[in-house]
Formats: sequence, C-alpha cells, structure tokens
Amino acid sequence: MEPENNIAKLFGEVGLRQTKQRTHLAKILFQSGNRHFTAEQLHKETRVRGYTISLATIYNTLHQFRTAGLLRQVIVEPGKVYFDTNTEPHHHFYIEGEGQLLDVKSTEIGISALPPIPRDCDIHEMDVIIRLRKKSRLS
Amino acid sequence: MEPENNIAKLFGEVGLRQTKQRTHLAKILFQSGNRHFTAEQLHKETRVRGYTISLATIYNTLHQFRTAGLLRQVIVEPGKVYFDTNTEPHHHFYIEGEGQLLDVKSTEIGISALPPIPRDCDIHEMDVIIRLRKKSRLS
DNA sequence: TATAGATTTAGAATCATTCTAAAAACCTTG
DNA sequence: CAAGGTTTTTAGAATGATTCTAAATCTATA
Repeated sequence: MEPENNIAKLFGEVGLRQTKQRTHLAKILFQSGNRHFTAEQLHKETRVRGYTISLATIYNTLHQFRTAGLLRQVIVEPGKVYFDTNTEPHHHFYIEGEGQLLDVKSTEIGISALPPIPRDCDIHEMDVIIRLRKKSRLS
Repeated sequence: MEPENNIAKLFGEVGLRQTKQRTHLAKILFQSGNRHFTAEQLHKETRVRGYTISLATIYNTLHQFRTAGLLRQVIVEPGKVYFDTNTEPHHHFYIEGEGQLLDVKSTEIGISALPPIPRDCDIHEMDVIIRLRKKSRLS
C-alpha cells in the first residue's frame, strides 16, 4: 500500500538509481496487472498521463528493466518489439492483423519431449507463439 | 534431373510467371537442401554466383514465394527477418549471438495440450523457438 | 510481333531503434 | 551546503532493414 516505497525498494534490489523518469515508468508498468506494449505505445501513454519523457529514455529504461529481469521481450512481428511485464515462464497467443498479444500459462501447453540440445549450447529460453487470425464473417 | 523444367513446373503450379530473376533465386533456394537466410544474405549470394538482382527484387520475390507457400518466415530477432525453405510444420533452435537457426522436427517436441483458443479466432500457425547460448569456456 | 499487363530496378522514403554529445540531475565528500 | 565526478536524460542525427515510387524492361498471348 505504499507504492512509492515499493518502487524505491524494487530499484534498490536491481541496482538502478531512482530517477523521476524511471519512477514514472515503473508506476505505469508495475502498479496494475501484466501488460504487453511497445516502446512507442508506452511513450504515448506517458504523454497522456502528463509526464514528459523522451523516447530515447523510454528505450534506455526498457532495456535496463529488461536486463534487471523486470521485463521480457516478445518478438512476433518483423520490425517491432513488444515488452511483457510478466516475467514468469509462459507463452503467447498473437492475433495477427490486430497486433494483440495474450498470455498463455505454461501449464496450458503440455510439452512432453524436448529435442537433444546441440552440445556446447545451453537453453536460454523457450518461446511458444500461437498465431491466431480473426475468423472472417464471410463463410 | 531436369532442374529447369522443375522450376518451370513449380512456377506454373503457384501461378508465378517465369522470369530470369525468379528462376535464379529458385535455383539457389530450392535445388539443394533446406536453408535459413535473410534477404541480405541471399542478395550477397546472388552476387557471388554472378547474377545481378536488385535488393528490391529479392524482397519482392521472397514475399511472392512466401505467399505461394514455398517459403516460411521465421521471426527471432528484432529488426531482421529470416526465411526458411522448409515449409513443413516444424520448430527452431536459435543460437543467440550467432544468429544461427536450426530446424527441430515436429516429432522431436511433444506438445500434449493446447490452451482454449479465443472464440472468433482460428489458429494460423504455431512457432516454437528454443533459444540457445554457446556455453562459455570460462567455467 | 504488337501490346497490355506484369516485373524489375535505382533510389528515395519509412519506421523502429540506436547513437551522440551536450545539458541536467544525482550523490557523495570536503 | 558547495564542488566535483558520475549517471541520466534528451534532442536530434544516424542507422539498418524494409518498403515504396515511378520509370524502364520484359513476358505471355493474341
């Protein structure tokens, strides 16, 4: 119930200094449910909320949050990066044409076998993307 | 054993006119085993082989081949699109840092359960990407 | 073989993202 | 609390992959 303090603590834990801009972004991103967004969308949202944060800072901060483990990248479309505040292992629906991402819980996809990993490599992460299309009304 | 004819037939089947450029690209792409590549890599390769094909044509043709079902896109990295001549359902290893893609046969990953699809949507395709990193020699 | 329509092309344009270098903010230490 | 060194922020330029444009060229077929 002390959101400001939580953010201070969060920054402390991941070793990021507290600045006005980072705090604003953290509020937008971490004080309500999980969300998917692009840098550009977030930038628009800061302006709507009356903050003034340059696009460069948005990008810088998103990368810092990502390296700190607070955000995850989702790559589903050429030339555009989505970020996801849900950093738990999970998967995605992607609605093509709408550009909408939806989380799929890890438990909802049963993966029963993995292929042999090339020797000299470790698994870093696994992405499952189920690409969907809106049913057309024309039958 | 009549590669030229095969290509002619291929183009006929998918409704693409035969042109010098498209034929050259089809030769490079479909006359040996499956491969992963970017537009830029393919462009370089045409030059090495002594063909002269503009980058714009490379892009045009790749998209036409894709719509014709002869190629598949693989999106694993921001700002860069890979193409794959293997159009069968299958998955990928992606070696981060190396930019290398490797096929994983569908049968090598057992997917036993799928989440409920949002009503009003159909599954268009499913991508599984296992991101790998080279083991560092420093233990 | 003429012709309508498709294709190719060079180069400009676009778009998301990154870079640069200068200004501002931050956090010690004296 | 002021100085000084380090981080951050920022506007704007730069980048890099891709797409667009409009003119030139080619292709299939009548």
